[in-house]
Amino acid sequence: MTIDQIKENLVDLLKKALLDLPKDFIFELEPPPQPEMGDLCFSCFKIAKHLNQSPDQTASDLAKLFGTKIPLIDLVDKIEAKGPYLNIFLEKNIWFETVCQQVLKQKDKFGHTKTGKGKKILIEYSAPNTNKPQHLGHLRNNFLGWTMANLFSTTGAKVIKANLVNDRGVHICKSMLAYQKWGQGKTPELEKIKGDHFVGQYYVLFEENAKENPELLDEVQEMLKQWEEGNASVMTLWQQMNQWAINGLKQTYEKIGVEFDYWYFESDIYNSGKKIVQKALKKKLCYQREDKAIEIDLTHTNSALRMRPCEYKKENLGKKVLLRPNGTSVYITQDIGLAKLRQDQFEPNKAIYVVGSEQDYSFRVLFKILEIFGFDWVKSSYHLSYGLVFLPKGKMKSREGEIVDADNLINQMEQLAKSETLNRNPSLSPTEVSKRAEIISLAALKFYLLKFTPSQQVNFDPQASISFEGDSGPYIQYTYARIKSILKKFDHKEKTNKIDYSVLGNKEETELFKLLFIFPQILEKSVNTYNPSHLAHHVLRLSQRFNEFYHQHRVLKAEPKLRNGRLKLIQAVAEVIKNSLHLLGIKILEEM
RNA sequence: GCCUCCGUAGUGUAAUGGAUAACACGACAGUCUUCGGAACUGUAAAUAGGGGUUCGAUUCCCUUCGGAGGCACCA
Repeated sequence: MTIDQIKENLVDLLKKALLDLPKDFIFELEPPPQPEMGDLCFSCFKIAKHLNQSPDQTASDLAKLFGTKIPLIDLVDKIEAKGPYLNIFLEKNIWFETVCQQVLKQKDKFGHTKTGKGKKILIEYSAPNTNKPQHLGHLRNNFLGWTMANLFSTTGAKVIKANLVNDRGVHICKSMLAYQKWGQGKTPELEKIKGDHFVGQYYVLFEENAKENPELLDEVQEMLKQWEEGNASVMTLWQQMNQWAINGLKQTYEKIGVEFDYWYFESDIYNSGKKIVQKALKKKLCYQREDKAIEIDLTHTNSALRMRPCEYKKENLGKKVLLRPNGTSVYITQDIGLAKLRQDQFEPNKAIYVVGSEQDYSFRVLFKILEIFGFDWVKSSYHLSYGLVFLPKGKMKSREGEIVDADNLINQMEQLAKSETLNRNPSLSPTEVSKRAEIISLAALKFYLLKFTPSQQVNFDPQASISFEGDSGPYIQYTYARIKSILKKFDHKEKTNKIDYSVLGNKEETELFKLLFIFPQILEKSVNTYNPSHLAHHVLRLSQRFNEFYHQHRVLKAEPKLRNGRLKLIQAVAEVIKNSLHLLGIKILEEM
């Protein structure tokens, strides 16, 4: 027996009572809000409407059939009507055994599907600039991208993680010019500063000076021109500074445990897209203005493109220039080119862009243009838009230095975790404290950022936002370590071959089984809605339920039959916590 | 001005066209001879205002108020 088979059996049973069903009816079985109400429930609203009855009436009529005209199956203890709901009480012995065995047998594959088998999914995220270090907003992007990649992997799809590095343009030249003027030949190595921070200092320096000396902006434009012409000294400087910046960025990625399969650099591809626009012009999909600029008219368009889970109906996206009068490309040209490039290179079944909500409009434009240009594959593109991260003062602005720097934040959190760990375990060796503090602090940070629905904006208060208690990553890690501690204390030489699950079934145990039972559908929901927060909340809830259980019931001191059953249960809980955290990019600790 | 998104306890976040709106922080009151207190129990506390659709709306529609983002031949 499997969890899916349990569901199928229940649906078959219900179908016997429901001879007249609406077309394409989908049976939804979910745990009721209160434990006393049963293990699963079936709501009668839609059936009632179809039968033109009141839902309460339908539920009570149906309930009467079960156990009389329609015999119950072994799996089902009883079915009760309560208001408009049919509450199903399962035979716990079968149910618990099925759940436990499936979790422990499938281990880290529990809850995975095969819906994406044979498919390729491209997910592009992070997109750093090489003129400054990453900030808190980038962290949100990185964690979201990484977790979504993991989540899509659970469908059996091949996931390709791509990073597009923004390494050219005016802003890059700003830090270059500042270094050229005031750098005095310093290097990150000599100054002992992380490369991206080193370069970032010159970006800030430029902005400070440019306020009083606007002519610096002309110099930047001149430098950009020289860069595009391939001026040797400018290129040397550019390569040097980019290398510094990228080295720094890579250190941060390694620290936070984020990886990419493929790196794109804008400097390589910023001209791509020109040919596509020229072709489109020949096909009259766009037009040339009197001043020779090529433009596309998106004033009257209809769209059903999925930018978000909702669909847009009518759009007026305005007119967009695709090539400047002098023939040079604009940002959107490059995006068009890159989209095509990626499509040709990987031929993904789905392409996901993890980019902040401030670019919602840009993506609507991009997807619309690709659609008009006849690229059918754009229909499987998706902009995973996420809300900006705000500080109490407002939006983070890197030019003014009002940001939460990612590396600094991580370091601060780590220090905090160190003192917390040491407080709780005074005898621990310094290396062990450091090791644990790193894992705990990253868990706190990742869980904090992933528990938000992506579209929700985050208001980050550095003083108050992240804690190691309550609704937090470390709380979940602690729960895991606690279970592990119990399991370690148990002498596994004792034979526990035959588990009698009928001894389990108190309120706390049953609640745990319910959460394990619905884990696969939570996972699926997170994938389908591009929203890891469902998984984050579920694993938090599972941890809370375990701790409630822990405080009310003994495992090791229970009589052997009961103890053995509970051991299996908590093993399964630990497994699901571990897997969930892994998907969220959070490491576990056996002890903490 | 136009477009998009968002207003849920003191605070930060969940949830859903349907059962008593959940969780955490903070406050207050407890658990403490404990399989690890980064824990657990309890109390007070919320769907911005006004209309509409519906048997039923916090959810969908309209509107007022408030917040954010966008509307470049910048990236």
